[in-house]
Amino acid sequence: MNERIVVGMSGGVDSSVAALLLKEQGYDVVGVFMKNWEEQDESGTCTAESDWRDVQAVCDEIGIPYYSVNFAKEYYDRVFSYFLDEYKKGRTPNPDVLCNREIKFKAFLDFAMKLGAAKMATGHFVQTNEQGQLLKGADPNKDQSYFLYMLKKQQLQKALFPVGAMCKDEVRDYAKRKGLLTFAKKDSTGVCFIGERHFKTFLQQFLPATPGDMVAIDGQKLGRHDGLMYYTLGQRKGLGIGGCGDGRSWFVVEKDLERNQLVVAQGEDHELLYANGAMGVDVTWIGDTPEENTFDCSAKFRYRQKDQKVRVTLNGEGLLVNAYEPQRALTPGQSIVLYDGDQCLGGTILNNVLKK
RNA sequence: UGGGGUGUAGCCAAGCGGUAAGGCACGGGACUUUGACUCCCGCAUUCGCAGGUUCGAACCCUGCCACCCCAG
Repeated sequence: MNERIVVGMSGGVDSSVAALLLKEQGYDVVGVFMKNWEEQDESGTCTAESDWRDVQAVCDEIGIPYYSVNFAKEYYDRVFSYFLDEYKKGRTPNPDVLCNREIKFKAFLDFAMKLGAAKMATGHFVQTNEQGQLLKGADPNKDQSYFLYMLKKQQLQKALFPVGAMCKDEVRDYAKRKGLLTFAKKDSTGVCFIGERHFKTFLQQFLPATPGDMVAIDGQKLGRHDGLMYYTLGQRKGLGIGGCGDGRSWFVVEKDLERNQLVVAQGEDHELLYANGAMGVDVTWIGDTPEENTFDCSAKFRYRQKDQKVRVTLNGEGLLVNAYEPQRALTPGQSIVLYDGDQCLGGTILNNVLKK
């Protein structure tokens, strides 16, 4: 009897190819589609429906059975409620890193095990090795290890990433050659399972607006904001102020919850947009906690950023991360992911920026 | 109701008789499994209004209107 592998299928080309590759390798493959968000988008269409149809069609083409599971409650309780709480605190969360830890590699993994699977698989562009370490995907432009940094070795050892060694173009070419209908499907973006949204409008459905003043660093009032949670640090678009000051663009440099003021500064290179150090909480290590309390490694302060040289220091409070080069718009709630070369070590949620 | 000045897109602003620069904002797209950033494209048949001069005016002339400043 061949080993059973349950593949998390999104309806996209990556997971389609992942399932196909496993099937060709002789596994007993089962495709499972997750629906974790009930609401339809602002255009009134439910992309989950067409995605589910694509999953069914692809599974039929490949010749594997498929199921659909609904983790909407788990998603809301373990990911979305946290997401909203963070915004209420004026922070900018990354729900997808939690989604991977709590849903895809927990709820879904458990479900796969119940189906008798030896392992689960997804279409993520990441790789693992025998030791259960997380490695970057082979395609430097599509590496998604940033989103999986919160996983533990024990979770990764039960996961396969069939497309992690491939480049995106190869994946599409392969899908096309094999006749998978998803070969040309556009990559999905936006919050996982929720999708592309007009973000402000989306948040307004959950978080009440508390408008206030938009002020310059010197306190000069420049306009009004619709509610601090609708903006993030380093943001330019949506401020609606133009033609004042020296004529350059304005960027959010601070969210003053006390005064309910959005503080903005002019010029994309403004010093307040940059900092070298940050303190992280909720530190997670994929493997064992490092022996050294202080060491150099590289880090990404946001998805797709090229590796930054940093020095990290562990203390009782959390993790101190100091970059050798100034970092733009370090934002509380976002994740700092640590690497040793191609190996993802883990990371932390940025709690506060250390001003010089 | 004496004198002076200014009125160009939502904002700032070039233009000075030859057929409306640029920036910001805004809109669309690209990029992207968070939020952002970034990049590309678009954005005044029209220059406060009405006449006049001219082959031709936002630019010259006249009148009116609005705002600002200085005097009373």
